[in-house]
Amino acid sequence: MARPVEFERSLILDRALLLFWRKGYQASSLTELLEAMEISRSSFYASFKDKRSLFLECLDMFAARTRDILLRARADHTPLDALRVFFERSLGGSRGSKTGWGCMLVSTVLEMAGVDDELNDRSSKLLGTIQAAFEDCLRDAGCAPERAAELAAFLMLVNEGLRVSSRRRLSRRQQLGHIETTFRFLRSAVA
Amino acid sequence: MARPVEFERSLILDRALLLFWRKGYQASSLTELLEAMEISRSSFYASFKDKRSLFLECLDMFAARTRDILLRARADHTPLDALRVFFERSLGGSRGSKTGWGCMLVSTVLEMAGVDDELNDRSSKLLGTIQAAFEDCLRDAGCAPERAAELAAFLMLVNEGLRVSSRRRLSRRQQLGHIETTFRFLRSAVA
DNA sequence: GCCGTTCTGGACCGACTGGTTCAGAATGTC
DNA sequence: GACATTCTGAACCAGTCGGTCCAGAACGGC
Repeated sequence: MARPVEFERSLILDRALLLFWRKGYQASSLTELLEAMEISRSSFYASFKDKRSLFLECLDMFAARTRDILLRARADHTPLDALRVFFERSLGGSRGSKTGWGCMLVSTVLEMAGVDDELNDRSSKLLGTIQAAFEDCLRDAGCAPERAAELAAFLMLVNEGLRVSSRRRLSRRQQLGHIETTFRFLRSAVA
Repeated sequence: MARPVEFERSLILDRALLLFWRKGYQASSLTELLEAMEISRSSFYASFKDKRSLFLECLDMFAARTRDILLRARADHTPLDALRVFFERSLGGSRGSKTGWGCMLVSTVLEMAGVDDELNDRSSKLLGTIQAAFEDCLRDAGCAPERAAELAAFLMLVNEGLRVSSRRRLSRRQQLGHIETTFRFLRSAVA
């Protein structure tokens, strides 16, 4: 009975995510989103509430994927190396098409501060969950709890900075330099 | 002869700057800008080319003021202390009305990446001039040239991170903690 | 074939966008 | 007073925004 559902929600979401990630919330018009998602206007409003709700779903999806990158790195490396791999990977592989897009959460925090408090809060909270993952990692690396919290906060600070500088089209060499400097400091603090 | 000019351009610019700083480029509508600047629509287009040009002027003004903060701090402190004062001051005095607005240049880099390359480049370049001021400072503090360049880049990274975290409404205590951690690392690297 | 469901395309909506234009009020100098 | 200039308010423009609606095509099980 009846025509079957044709598109996978997660696939559609993924396409929208890419546009939001690249251009931000305000600059992504509904028309562009529909083109990217490859569905019609009517189908969109049948499946999603509105543009804002779509964006919220994308935010959650982005955060989950970011945490996954760290989790997968931890499976293959020591805690400290995993963090480093996370940073290097998150600034986009040399081959990656998503190079230099920074972090959707960081971008949203800035774009929505003073404009939309709910979106700002949500992004900030999601960044908090990632920071918590940093903290876990540092404790496993042998940090005292308090130290781990401080250094995790510092790592998040560097992370935020990296995501900004990655949108400044600085050379990959320069960005790797930032990571290098950071981890020299970090190792001296953990040891 | 003739009615005299009534408003100071720089005063008008300052009011526009505050709105752009708080809400970003896209979210600041012309109507809001006019209200903030307290001039009429017609006067605006007589004095300025358009919204975009206004924004560019504000960007330059913001960068100049930021550099001034560092220069003034250097007059009263040792180079390293001046940097610290700069960071503490730029995250907004406890009494400051502009607390938690971050940095207009950083916000613009993120907002305009993938949207408007010229605005993105301009902001990035202006950030570069500030980084150069950091470098000057570090050389005066006794760093070798190469070291100074590396640490200045790192400071800019932290600066960018701080500007993000200041828009996350984190407590002032947390943010001072970030600065504290950073300068502990920095002193160990300079010494 | 029929029926229920999914999906599309396009027309349409009101609201707002940045930008232009112009008549006329306000303010000065002479 | 006349005159030049500055500034205002409102009307107006085309274009876009996010969102709604609906007729009908596409599809599948019965």
